[in-house]
Amino acid sequence: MKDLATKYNPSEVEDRIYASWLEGKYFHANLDESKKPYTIVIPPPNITGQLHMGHALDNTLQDILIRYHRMKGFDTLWLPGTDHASIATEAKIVEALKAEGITKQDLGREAFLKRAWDWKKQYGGRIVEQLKKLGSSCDWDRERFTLDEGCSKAVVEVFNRLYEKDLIYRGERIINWCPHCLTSISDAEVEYEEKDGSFWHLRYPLADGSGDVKLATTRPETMFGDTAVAVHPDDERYKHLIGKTVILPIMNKEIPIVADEYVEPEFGTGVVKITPAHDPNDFEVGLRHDLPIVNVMTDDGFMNDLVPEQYRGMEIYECRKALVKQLEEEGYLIKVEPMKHNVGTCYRCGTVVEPRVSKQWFVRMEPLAKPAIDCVKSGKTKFVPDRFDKIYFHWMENIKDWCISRQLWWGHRIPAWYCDDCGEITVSRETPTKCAHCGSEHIHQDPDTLDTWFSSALWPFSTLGWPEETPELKHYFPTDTLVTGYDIIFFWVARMIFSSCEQMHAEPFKTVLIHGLVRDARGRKMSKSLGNGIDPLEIVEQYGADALRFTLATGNAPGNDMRFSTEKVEASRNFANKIWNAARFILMNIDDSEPAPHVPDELAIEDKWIISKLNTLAKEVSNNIDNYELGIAVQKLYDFIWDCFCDWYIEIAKIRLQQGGEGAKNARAVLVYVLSNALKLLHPFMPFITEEIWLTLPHEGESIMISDYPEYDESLDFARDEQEFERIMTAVKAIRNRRAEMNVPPSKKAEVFIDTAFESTFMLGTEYMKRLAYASAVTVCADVEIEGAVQIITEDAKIFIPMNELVDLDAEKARLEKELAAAEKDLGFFAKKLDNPGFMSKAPEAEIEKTKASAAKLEEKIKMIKESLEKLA
RNA sequence: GGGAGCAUAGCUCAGCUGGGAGAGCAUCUGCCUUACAAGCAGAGGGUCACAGGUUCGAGCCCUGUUGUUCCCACCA
Repeated sequence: MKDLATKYNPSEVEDRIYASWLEGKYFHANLDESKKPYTIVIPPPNITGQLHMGHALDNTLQDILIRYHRMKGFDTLWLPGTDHASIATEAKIVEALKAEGITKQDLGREAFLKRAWDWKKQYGGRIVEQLKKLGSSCDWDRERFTLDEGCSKAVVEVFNRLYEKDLIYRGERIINWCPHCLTSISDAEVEYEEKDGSFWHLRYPLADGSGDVKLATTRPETMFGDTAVAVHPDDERYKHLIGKTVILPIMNKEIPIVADEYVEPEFGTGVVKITPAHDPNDFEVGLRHDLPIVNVMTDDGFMNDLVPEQYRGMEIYECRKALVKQLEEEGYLIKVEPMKHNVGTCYRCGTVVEPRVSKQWFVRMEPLAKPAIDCVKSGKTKFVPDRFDKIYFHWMENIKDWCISRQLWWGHRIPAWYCDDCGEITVSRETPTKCAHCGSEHIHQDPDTLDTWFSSALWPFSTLGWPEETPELKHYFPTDTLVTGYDIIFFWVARMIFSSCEQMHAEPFKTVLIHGLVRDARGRKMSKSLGNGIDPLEIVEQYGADALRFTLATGNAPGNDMRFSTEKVEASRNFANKIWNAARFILMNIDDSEPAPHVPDELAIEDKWIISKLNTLAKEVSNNIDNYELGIAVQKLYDFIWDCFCDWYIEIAKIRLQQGGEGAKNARAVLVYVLSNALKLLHPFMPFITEEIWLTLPHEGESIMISDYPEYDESLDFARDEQEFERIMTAVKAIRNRRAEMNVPPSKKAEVFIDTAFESTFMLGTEYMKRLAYASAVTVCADVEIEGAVQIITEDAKIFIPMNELVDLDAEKARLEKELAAAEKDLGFFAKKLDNPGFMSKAPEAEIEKTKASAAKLEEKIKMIKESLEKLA
């Protein structure tokens, strides 16, 4: 028989255990048609990523679900992989090049991509290795990458299909442009931040010299691109101006005054400058009035050649400053007002995005959104918690077309070719040799790549082999659960749903388990800039992966943020330690002859109590996990193991262990049985320590992770015995309480006499009281009369402890009086309830019975207390 | 402007379908009771944000108020 070390050292154990699991191929899904499948596809972390608490939480939850279902007998697949993260990775490479003093253009596309692939080869697996440290039981044999051959094939296929259905188009639209990343980004990739700005009030003279119009702007430098001024059609102040023209200051250009309902007469002066090239709303106004679009900025945030000479090449904010100065000098500036306004920033780099008109590829969203809405409405896909339905519907119902082209090299290149002769577009699955329209061989491919999220939108089926009809796809799709944070519902979850509805005509997953953010101990977001991030790997190093997982699972309620603190990890580590020690104790009492875990034929009342508790626990924990109440499940396991098993059962078992013989044998069997099953129940949450201990116990099978998850067994439900035993516990607690109040050290034994209505139970309980309540002897007798004894009254018994020398009679009297008052108050409560005709007629039968029983017990207790008080007097 | 979450012990949070308020940490007391001091036994501490309502009965359901966090929209 192997022994356990006196202290649990996770770092010694975890890597070894993980390696043994890999060795045993337990993570590998064998595609067993005879079993029900359970599938999770991992939210693929970016190859540039470093494991953070968000990943740790996300993957812990997934691993709990996966391990649980695997033990429950499902053909369980957790499909892992990584995301190529176009912008983030490209930025990394560009940065590295910059250090060498070259640009990506210097290097050229092909060489650049080679470097990117080299980088991926070298660092792309880092995050995967970090996931392993958490104990993630992914099927690594099936690991995928969004840019691998299969996923790329899926991307090209989907692009072609959507293009063929006219759901993808190329067009000149206003898009969000990041001047730092030098690419377009989608609406979802813009984050709005409130910033202090100014509101510049300007004067534009009327061309006919009859005065001027006053208007205000937060971005004066865009005035070079103004192609109109707008007012509300019903605005009496300006009605007469509609159709006239104004002179654009400095540019000395004549532009029209148009009427458009977009203008809010109440806001500012009620006059708006219209810059179609640099504002989404102005763009729309421009379309309605057929205004020219004048783009005045370069890709990288400088003024271009369409502005007056002195401003050309100036950086935007520099230009703004200079321009305002000139406007002021020339009398066009009326005033400057401070103003808070929301500015869009790039979610990757935080740079202020520039709305600009540009030719890009878009996905037509409206036809795709409809089935995606139905998918959730019909319940094919469920959000947990369901309040996210609303957020999802709102987004889907108001969705705008998705800009999918990116001016980047690292990613899936758009499968579209332009003809140099006829100018038409050829979209194709294979690289075409000639234009599909005119047959010309002078064609060139679109230089842009697709939004990273375009490929991740296909993840639930592209990873299973789609567009091929693979056996994996047939068996494992639709997947079961998607686990992710609420912060990427729009980026990813929504897009997977409409992609799957369109391509697979099925939901991508049945349930979306949404979790919150992991915040720091003070409730702030963990971020690099605040420097308050806690590295999960350091926590694993110091406390063990089990402790980290347990911490993240504890108190986890779907959709809610949680705070992370090392105090919580310590509590989890202590729990692991507790289990370890309990196991050590049990191992000290058994040897190689100990049979495999089983329920012995002869059961003492405490055996029935703990077995029944365990049995109920198995049912409840399964229910909780099935309902995604992982935080509740983990709490129940904690309470059972620590409180029921360690603090009560093991202590009580010591009595029989010391006595030896048949009783000891049974106690050992129950100890092993309960520990073994508790370990199994806990395994999904704390995989390492449960395996390490389980392997030292007598067991059948080679690993706990492929053992059967304990199921509820009706024949092991001993409700009555449970209740009986809890009476004894109450008595024990009462005695301890009194001793503690009187500061009696455990070494000081006392005799205990019990006068009870439940003699049979208490006769059985005397041994326990002797040990657990530190008594030297326990005697059950009727009508006890002991001078100066401490009298304790439980609902079932009067207990006397003769401790004359320790007893302060006045204090005892006060205590009894207090107890009497409390009992009378309680009785009043019940009496009132029973007196209430509404309660008697409407409350459930069981509730009334319970109340009656409680009232009767209280009456008895009050009678006993009164007797005691008389004796004291 | 629209929507959502949260408000329970000093702190962090549970409390699943309404039936006399819980845990961990912290505090206090007593214990090295031969698995565990990362522990054991005990104690104190809560008009469950506020105001109404439904109900025999509300932390839980409804309405409103306040505070707080977040999401969406983006009035130049």
